[in-house]
Parts: sequence; structure tokens; C-alpha cells
Amino acid sequence: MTAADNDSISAAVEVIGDRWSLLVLRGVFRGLHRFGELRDDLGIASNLLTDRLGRLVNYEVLEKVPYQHRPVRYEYRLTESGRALSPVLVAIMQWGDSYRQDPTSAPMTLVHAQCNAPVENITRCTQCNEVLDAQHIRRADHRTSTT
Amino acid sequence: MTAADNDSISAAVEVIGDRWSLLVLRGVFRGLHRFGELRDDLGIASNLLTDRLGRLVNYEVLEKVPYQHRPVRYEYRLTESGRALSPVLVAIMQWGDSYRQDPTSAPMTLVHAQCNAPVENITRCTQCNEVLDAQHIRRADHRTSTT
DNA sequence: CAGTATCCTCGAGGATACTG
DNA sequence: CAGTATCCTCGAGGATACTG
Repeated sequence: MTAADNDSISAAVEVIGDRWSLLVLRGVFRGLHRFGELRDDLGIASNLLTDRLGRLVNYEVLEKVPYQHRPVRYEYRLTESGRALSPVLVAIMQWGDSYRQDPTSAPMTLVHAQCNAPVENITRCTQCNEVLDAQHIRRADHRTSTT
Repeated sequence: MTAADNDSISAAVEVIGDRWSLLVLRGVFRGLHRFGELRDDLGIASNLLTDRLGRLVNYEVLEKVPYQHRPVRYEYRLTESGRALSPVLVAIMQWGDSYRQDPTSAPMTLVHAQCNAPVENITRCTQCNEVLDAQHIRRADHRTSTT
């Protein structure tokens, strides 16, 4: 067994470390909930969309909610666990905007619905509230990494 | 062209929407900088590690820094753009801890080096500073999504 | 030690057609 | 409309051997 197993990042990677899964989630966060909406928006093959939606439902990130009967049709809604992925998506989007954005297209800004002001994703100290970058973060209960 | 192209998430997904790339990055954030360290830690095949390191260097997320001459040997360091991925990794780790963690293994806590207190990744409003979840975030300059 | 070169296999991905 | 079923192809992934 290597360090690639059994930690919280690799556990999360099973769910979101996949191009289509991440793009499907982005779509659901954007308000696309139905199969056809997602398929048309993403340009994903239907068998792949079926697969990804099924996986996300299995991981309890999405849940199927019937929106019509006879025939029954489901839409895909974020679960609590799915909504908790919001900071991940925001962090990714923010990084993409800053470092990977095609300069010709405008960045996609997210705002606080009440204030109408931009949101930002940060990592901060729960004690002093300071915004932290990688240099000021270390692993707890671990002899300082000597490797 | 579909919505899958040409936005900041799909731009970022090219870099990190891949299991091994993300795990390599995690390793570098943890202080593993040399080829052999990463290979042994991740259990990744050497050709794949070569490929992923090369891609991350191309994306200017990592850079090669010589640490020895005759023969010259390089180690892989985060660039500014790479360090800026810290919130993404922290957000992913935090989510994995909360929702995907194998209950038998302890979560991997990150702390502020000065305070020794745990860090947290959040999304907040740049104006009122409130911590925001998905329900309070919307896209700017966009008729409110009616779909 | 830090890769490069080769080879093989399996399965992801996509296209297309079909169905309750 | 929301999938399921099939089929095909290509390339990612891994193992192994080799090299400056």
C-alpha cells in the first residue's frame, strides 16, 4: 500500500478526479438538473452521462428526485454532501480564472446573492482568522516532514 | 462548441482533472520534490510520472530546479501558479475528510504553522465577509438562471 | 538516480441505434 | 424524454528492461 491510498484526497479523487464528473457537477451547480440539459450543455455521450450520474448518485453527491410521473422522470439534485463541494468548485474556478483563463473570454464571476459583491475562496486559520497560503500551512501531529 | 469548453473550470480541469496529476501535486505540497520520492510514495509507474511531471511543468504549475550537477538532477518545485492551487487541495481534502473519509483512519489535519490551530477552506463574500454556501452564491452579469 | 523505450492489455470514450 | 444496448477504436495505464 502506498500513500496514494486511504487518505482524504485520494478518497475525494475517486469522486471528482475525473473530467466528466467534475463537469457534470459544475452543470448541476449551475442549475442544470435534467439528463437532456446536461447532455446538451456538456456535449457528453449519453452512455457516459448515465455512468457519471450513476456514480455521483452512488457516492451520495447527487440524488434522483422525480419531477413527473407516468412516465416517471427524475432530475438530479445536490445532496448535502454535494452542496459541500461548493468550495472545491469555487476554488477551482478561481484558480482557472487567475492562471488558466483564455484572456479573450471574460472570467465567470460568482457573487454573493445578497450583496452582489464577488465571492472569494480562501484558506484561513480557525484561530487567528488570517488568510493562509501554502507556506504557512503544515500537517498536524506529524514530525515535521524530513523526507 | 459546448459549455464544456472555454471556461475557467474546464481550463483548470485540463491541469488537475486527472487522478495522477492531483496526487503528484499533493505529494509536492507535502514536501516530496524528487522523482524517486514521488514514485515511491505514489506507487506510480515511472513513465506515467515522467508524463505527469512534464505536463505540470508545461502548465507552469511546477518547475524543474537543479539540485545537483554531474550528472545534473532536477527536483520539482511549485511555481507561483502552483502554490495558488493550495486552496483547491485544501478544499478537496476538507471535503474528503468530512464526507468520504474511511472512518477507521484519522483525518489529516492541516494547521496554521504559527498558531498550531486547524485551517479551514471557505468561500466568503469580499464585501460583508460572510461565509457562503452554494445557496447564497450566484453568477454575476447573468439573467438569473430560469432553467 | 532519474528517467526513456517497448510492449501489451484493458477499458474509457464516443457513435449509433434502439426503447419504455 | 431519458435513458439502455452494442460495437469499435484508441490510448491510458502498467510492467519490464534498459541507459547516461
